[in-house]
Amino acid sequence: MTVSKEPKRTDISTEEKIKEAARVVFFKKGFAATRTRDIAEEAGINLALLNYYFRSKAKLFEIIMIETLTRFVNSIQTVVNEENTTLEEKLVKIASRYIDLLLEESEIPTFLVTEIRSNPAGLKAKFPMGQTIINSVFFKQYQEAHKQGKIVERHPIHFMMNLIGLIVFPFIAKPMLLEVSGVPTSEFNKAMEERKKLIPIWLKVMMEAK
Amino acid sequence: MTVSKEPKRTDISTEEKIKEAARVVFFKKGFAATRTRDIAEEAGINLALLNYYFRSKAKLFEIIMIETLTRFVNSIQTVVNEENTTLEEKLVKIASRYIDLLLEESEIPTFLVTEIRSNPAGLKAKFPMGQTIINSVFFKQYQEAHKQGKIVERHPIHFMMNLIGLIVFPFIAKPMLLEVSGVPTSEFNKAMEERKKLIPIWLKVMMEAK
DNA sequence: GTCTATAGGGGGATAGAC
DNA sequence: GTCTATCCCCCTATAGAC
Repeated sequence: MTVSKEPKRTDISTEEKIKEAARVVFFKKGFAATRTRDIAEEAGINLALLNYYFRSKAKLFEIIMIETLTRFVNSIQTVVNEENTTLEEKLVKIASRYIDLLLEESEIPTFLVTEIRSNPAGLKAKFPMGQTIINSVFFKQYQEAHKQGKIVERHPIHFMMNLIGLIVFPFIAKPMLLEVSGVPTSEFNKAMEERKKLIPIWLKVMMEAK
Repeated sequence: MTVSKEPKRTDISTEEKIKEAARVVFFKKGFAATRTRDIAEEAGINLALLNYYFRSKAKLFEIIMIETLTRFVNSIQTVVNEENTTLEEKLVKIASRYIDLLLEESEIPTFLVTEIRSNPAGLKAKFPMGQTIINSVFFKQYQEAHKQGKIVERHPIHFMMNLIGLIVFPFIAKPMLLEVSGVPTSEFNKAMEERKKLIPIWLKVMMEAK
């Protein structure tokens, strides 16, 4: 029995094979630049099967989009509503979980950013999560810290953008950075591991700085 | 004489009209999703003229891409090589200039990110700027601060990503953020103005934190 | 369920009149 | 330089055999 590095997985259904291939190609090229032929080839199936299982390119895309968004949000959903951890502890968990997720699939942020740009309204329609954040334990703890004067009074938009940005931006800039600087992926990944510890520290001093 | 909010500019050449329209549409939709017909309509000209002036969609795109990259890099080129300003003073100028540029054209970062994703190699080919950064006065001052123990020893990749990310990420996340949170553009812009002062302060305490 | 063949439409590009 | 009309390829989607 031969063991190949990328074994042909015959154990998964055709439908799942197509979805996996769609993720790969959509993540890399975006919706518009992706041809259904690319997906079929990547999946190792006939083009007609794509329409047989998913009716259209758009339908298939929507499924991938929703699954990706769900994964992105769910990865921290539980953390954000924990009652028995401090704000600092939550920051550590959030940074750690997101970075782990993105080390596995670095393309997610750019994929989401570009596709939401093409259709911002669709996001709210299918993902009404605005209130979820504001009502979270996490956010209440943040506001509580304000009241107690532990952190400087500032529009919460800054905190949210800094938190997400410090975690996510490196993965968005990755292609540019590696190309320009010549830093290898291994070194990049190592730096991202370091950031799990650094980001919570940074956020703390940023919130206190004035 | 009527004064409209968006006056029809008859003072600029057809060629320039097409380029302006191309910027608008490419920035909003990206190369793949853009139809030459969209550009023609946006420019208020006939489709054939686009090919008359620029031969092809790809050629036109390349021009816009190079001009945008140049603008993005040039906006801080001079600052970065000033001999008679400190590192801190440079941070203030860089944050201020970039944010001003992005307040005018918020779509630039997402445009660059998505298009470089589709063709990372093209970046280095046409923009060999790797050494430019490392040889800059800015970068040397940063390394000097290390030696003097003013800031914590850390891979420069962190500093670069934090600097660029804190400035640029909000503009990348803007469509998502506004949609989800309901914050109006005016409030967003106000926060960005605040960041001109905040980012240099934050970077300072981040570099010192351990 | 999976294939081959092909319909059908959209979009980039050009020919040629003015 | 600018227009109208049109070509032609490519890509999505489906019909229909197996």
